[in-house]
Amino acid sequence: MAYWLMKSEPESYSIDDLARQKTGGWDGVRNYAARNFMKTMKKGDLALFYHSSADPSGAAGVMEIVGEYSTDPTQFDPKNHHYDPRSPAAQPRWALVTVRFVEKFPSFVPIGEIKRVPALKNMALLKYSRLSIQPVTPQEWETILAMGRKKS
DNA sequence: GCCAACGTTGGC
DNA sequence: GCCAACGTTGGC
Repeated sequence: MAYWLMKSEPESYSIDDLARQKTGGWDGVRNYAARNFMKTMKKGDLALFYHSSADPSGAAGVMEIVGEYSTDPTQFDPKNHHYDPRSPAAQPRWALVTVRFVEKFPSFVPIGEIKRVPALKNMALLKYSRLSIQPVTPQEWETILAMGRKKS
């Protein structure tokens, strides 16, 4: 089983939105590196729900991959913000995975704290700040979960 | 709002 | 295939 970190701007889709919906398609990914990581995701993998461009940004909780790589319909919808007129219908460029809400951290883990922890200094989050979907090592996973679950 | 990092596009 | 110009992400 693998661990991931997936970013969303809470203004458009937050962990509370996912908590309400229970499951949702992680659509709108328009970056090849991020897409390729999604392609390798398996049912049962776990992911951190990361709030980006937020105040503050950080890890908000956990979700589970419950549906593997499939076509993202928003790429074909001209009214959608993520419409991609260059994506051929026969070979769609973009895909999504389906995620299920698992938990919202009692203690939100802001990026400022992540940066302060030596065990997390090699996180992809800090090295490749613009990558919206990225792998997380088991050690990093345990560390972040411990931070998120501690009572404030 | 600024700006660094970096992905994408398009001319050659 | 190179690379300059441009656009986007995302922290601050």
